[in-house]
Amino acid sequence: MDLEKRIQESHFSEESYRERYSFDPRSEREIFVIDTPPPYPSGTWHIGAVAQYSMIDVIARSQRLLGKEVKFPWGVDRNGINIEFTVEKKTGKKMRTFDRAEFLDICSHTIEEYTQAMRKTAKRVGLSCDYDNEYLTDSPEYRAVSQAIFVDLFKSGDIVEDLRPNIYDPVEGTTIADAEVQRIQRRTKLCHVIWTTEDGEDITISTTRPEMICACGVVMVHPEDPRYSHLVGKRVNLPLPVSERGENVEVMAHPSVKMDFGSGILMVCSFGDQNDVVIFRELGLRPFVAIDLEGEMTSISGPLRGMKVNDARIEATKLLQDSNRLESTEERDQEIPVSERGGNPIEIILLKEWYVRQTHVLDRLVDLSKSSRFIPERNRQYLHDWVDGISIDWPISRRRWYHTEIPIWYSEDRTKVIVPPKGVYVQPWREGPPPGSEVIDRETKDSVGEFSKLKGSLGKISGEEKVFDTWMDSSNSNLFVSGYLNQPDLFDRSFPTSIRPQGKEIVRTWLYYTLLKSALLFDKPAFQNIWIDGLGMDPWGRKMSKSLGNGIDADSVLECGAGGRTGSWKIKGADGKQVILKANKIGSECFRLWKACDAQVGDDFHINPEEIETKYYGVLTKIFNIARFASQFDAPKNLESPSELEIEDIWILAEFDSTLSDVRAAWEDIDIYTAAQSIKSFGTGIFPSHWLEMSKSRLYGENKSATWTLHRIVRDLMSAFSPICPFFTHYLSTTLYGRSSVDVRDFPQLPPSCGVDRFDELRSLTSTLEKYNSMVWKAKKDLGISLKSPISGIDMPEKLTPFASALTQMHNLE
RNA sequence: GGGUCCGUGGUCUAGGGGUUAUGACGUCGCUCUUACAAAGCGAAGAUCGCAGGUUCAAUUCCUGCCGGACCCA
Repeated sequence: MDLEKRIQESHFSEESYRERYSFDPRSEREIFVIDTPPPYPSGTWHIGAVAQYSMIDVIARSQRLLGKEVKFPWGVDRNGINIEFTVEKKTGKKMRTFDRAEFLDICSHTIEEYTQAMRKTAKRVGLSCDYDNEYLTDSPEYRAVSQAIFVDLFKSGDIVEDLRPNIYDPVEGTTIADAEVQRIQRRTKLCHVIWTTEDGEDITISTTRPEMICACGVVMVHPEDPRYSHLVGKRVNLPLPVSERGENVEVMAHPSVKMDFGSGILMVCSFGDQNDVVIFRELGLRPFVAIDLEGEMTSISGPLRGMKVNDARIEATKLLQDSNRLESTEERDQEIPVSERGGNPIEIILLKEWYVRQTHVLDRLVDLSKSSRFIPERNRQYLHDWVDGISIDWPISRRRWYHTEIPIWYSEDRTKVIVPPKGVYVQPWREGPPPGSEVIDRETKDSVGEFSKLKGSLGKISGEEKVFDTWMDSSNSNLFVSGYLNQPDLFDRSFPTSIRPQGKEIVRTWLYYTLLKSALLFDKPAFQNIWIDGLGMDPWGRKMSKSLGNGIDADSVLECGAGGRTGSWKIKGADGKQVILKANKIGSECFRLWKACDAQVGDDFHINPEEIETKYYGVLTKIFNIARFASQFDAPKNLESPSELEIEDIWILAEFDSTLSDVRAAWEDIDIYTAAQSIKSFGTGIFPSHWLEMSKSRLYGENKSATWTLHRIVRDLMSAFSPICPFFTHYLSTTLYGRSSVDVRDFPQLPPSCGVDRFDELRSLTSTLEKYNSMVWKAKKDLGISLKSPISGIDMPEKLTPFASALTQMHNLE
């Protein structure tokens, strides 16, 4: 372990690091750009995410091994509401009580600390990223790209501003997108409220939101409900006082009403929930604004005016009760929508926001995505599921601060807007348009002319205060790392981006929005490959979360064993009891090997440090010992071509050749699991157990054929294995052969002089050979004698005659 | 309620219309054999979720059900 750490430290500090892992855009090699997910620095890094990143590194290293010019960028996503929350919590003050510039300053200082810690962990797990060219999504360079894309889409009409019902988090005071809404279970009170029709008939309507009665636009029943068909077309009176609107509404029939819910009569309010929005739009009803930006009831709610929504609900219930309008109430479980980041119940509010139009391009987007390969293929479904559910445009403006600003200014009469030139980062809330800005007609999107010339005619201009949804930034990551706007030559060669690796939980956000951008901007697919992994779960298959107390810190696993420290984790088990997991040695190499071997990409995986150690530390020890054994024998100077090979050596080379071609195919296919399994089974199975045992006496006798074979295989095995365990193989290959396996840029291939023409013939003997060896071992076991004791009376199959002398030596046959 | 995916020894996992279903961990037994006891070798352990159907043949394909995960209403 300490050895591992020393190797790592020297590895990253060496000048050779840059040479090894930096990216040369002028290279003749095939370019392979990885759209590394820029992690969001938040203090602790989820162990499951770190495991995923280590596999992305395996992809990067394996593509280098195949001779490609790999760009493996290191980016950090720093925009967003998370850091704002952190600062609010630290200072105990809400964002809006700060001066805006001061608040941004505190945010950027705070996030810097987390950024450093994250980079350290990234190095600890061995990510061979280009750290020198780190990008930050809150840097002027990155934000300038986001803003330029906004301007392009605005001019092309794909970004529009409009007054529409929006999902709104009243506590944080900002609009959010569909993708940011989560559902939680909550007990709520269902009120059965008595309403009276114009004829004086009492009817019961069930609702969980009596405070929304003031926003009711229509009451509906199912068209085939015989109980209520006589009501259709009648008007009913609202059971609570309202102002500035009519006091009764019409009853209509609509098939979406659930006859068995409550009384079977439904009140539809403007923006009670998303279904209401659909109905209002469908019926062309005039919406009533019941809740304002502060989450308080508006004047239409009469006596509830000025109350927070929750208080208003209680008050409404009380008022209904007092006027004998409340038939009964019942407690029931309900799923309510809350904002993902703030966890606050959301409201739907009419707001003027900016939107990226998306509904018109969904079919095309799915069509384009067909030319991207999904790994695994079945995870393509996550994208389809999400796209199928999209019915409205994407609202991209947010009323927050630590985000990229919307790059727009308005003329005094609001009929014109000013946009900055490409490549300049602007902050309209505190500065005017820079040189080169352009004036555009707000309606027609036609260019009116240069800002510098029209300045005088625009009156007092004002900058937009709103910012972008962070996904508006992160969905440009592939464009940014492929050189969009900044390196056009590179961009031509490297787009669509070679691979997007990510977790399945952000298909609906990061992946979807990125594909949307490519569809709108270029009408092209964004990626050649889309690698979608599952989530890291606790040892019992549950999500890791703070509330469950089952989280495992990444650093504790990676540092486990270093400096004599052992690891122990207290975790709440499946039955709610504390379980203590212990491990002595894990570290990055063992951790990576575990993830590579233990689960196929795409499935959720269970993380149990104890299991990681018991299952995979032994594999490393085994391979380490093989290398140590090999080091006793001087490596031949010429490992490129053998002089003369004996039959058992040609045999193992045939087996090795087959392993190499499996591994190569797997690396080409971005199939980490198969590559890892092939290497592991050859390296811990047939090679040491059968060939090594068979060849020991020849090796001790300095047999040239056996020595060449041993070293050639160990050397090439290290190369093939280096993507998974880079430090381990780096150390062994450097010690043994003076050249690091992480520097290999051509996948190893055996020379024809290895007896290639006899490979197939010899490989067909493998299973006979294995069975024969097992048989002898079992025979000795049955006799209760040790493996080195002589044994007689064993028949050797005729097929194995060529191996007779080797086998006789190996088993001490008499 | 709708959709998608998944269900293989105690645990995790590979595979896939056709002899005795892959591997690992764990278990049991033996062995300190000049790389390796943090190991090796050997053994036991699965009616491939359940019920039907297609087929000469199903664990694999189809349908239904049960259980789990995720998404959507």
